Amino acid sequence: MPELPEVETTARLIRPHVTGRTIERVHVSWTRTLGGQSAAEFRRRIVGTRIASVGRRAKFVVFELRRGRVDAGVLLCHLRMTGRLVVDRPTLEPSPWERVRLELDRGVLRFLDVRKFGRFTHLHDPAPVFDALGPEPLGEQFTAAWLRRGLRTRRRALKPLLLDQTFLAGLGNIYVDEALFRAGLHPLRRSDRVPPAAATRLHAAIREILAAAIEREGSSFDSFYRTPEGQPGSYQHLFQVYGRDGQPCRVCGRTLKRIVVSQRGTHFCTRCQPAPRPLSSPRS
DNA sequence: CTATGGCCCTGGTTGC
DNA sequence: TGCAACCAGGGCCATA
Repeated sequence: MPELPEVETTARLIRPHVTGRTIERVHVSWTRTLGGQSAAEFRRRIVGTRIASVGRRAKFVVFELRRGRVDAGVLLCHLRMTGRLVVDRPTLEPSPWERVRLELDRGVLRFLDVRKFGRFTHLHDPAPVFDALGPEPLGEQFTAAWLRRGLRTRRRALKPLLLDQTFLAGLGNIYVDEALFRAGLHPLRRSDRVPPAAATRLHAAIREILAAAIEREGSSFDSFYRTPEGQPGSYQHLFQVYGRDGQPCRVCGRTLKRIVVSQRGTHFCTRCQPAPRPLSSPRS
């Protein structure tokens, strides 16, 4: 599923094709993709605007729009599970999964989404959305000290906490599992019981894994995520735990386990990531 | 503050 | 072989 590295890759690869382009026509074939707005209103807001920049915040691809010199708000695209942004390729046959199509003064930007969970919305001002998100894991605000304090001042299991976009923005199921493995921390470990040294390891693990995944243009292990160029990423070859349950740990050899945490498949090594002592444990 | 569970969706997998 | 049931999962919302 697209997480920070996949979204970053998407933004980088479409940027040169759409920056500076003007939106001339808009086709919407699945209205709910617009997140509650009508196609007519969506069209009214963005037709005639120019795409001034393409960036990323958390798992959003962010298009800044201008009408002439005047700020015209932003388009926010969230890929969720199966969304893809694709720039025009002459060979690209019309996809049955196209939900929104922006026809530009040169080229076409398509939003494809098999499962229809993705969103492509226009906001006059994204500040309320962005302000509700935690810091960027690759940004300056995300320091080891910040994470140590963040863990200490909350009492949640590590995995759901790291998945919480209001705590830290951009991680998803895959990279959380990989980061916890690298840091040697069990996904159910309570955040306020993580020793400072381990929190520091987790901070490094998160940044290293995300940076490495961006270098490889993300992960593609099923038929869903592809770069806008149609190519798969390659970080899946470096997975240590995600999807490897039943196979041996690459570090210690023990068979990797899969459990469900917060309704999500969770992969870890019982030796490298020792279980926390549950409070309810009858004896200890 | 934290946890749980339903909901949205559809293609692929599983079970009989 | 055929078909129905089941599953995955990010974010959001209601409930406890």
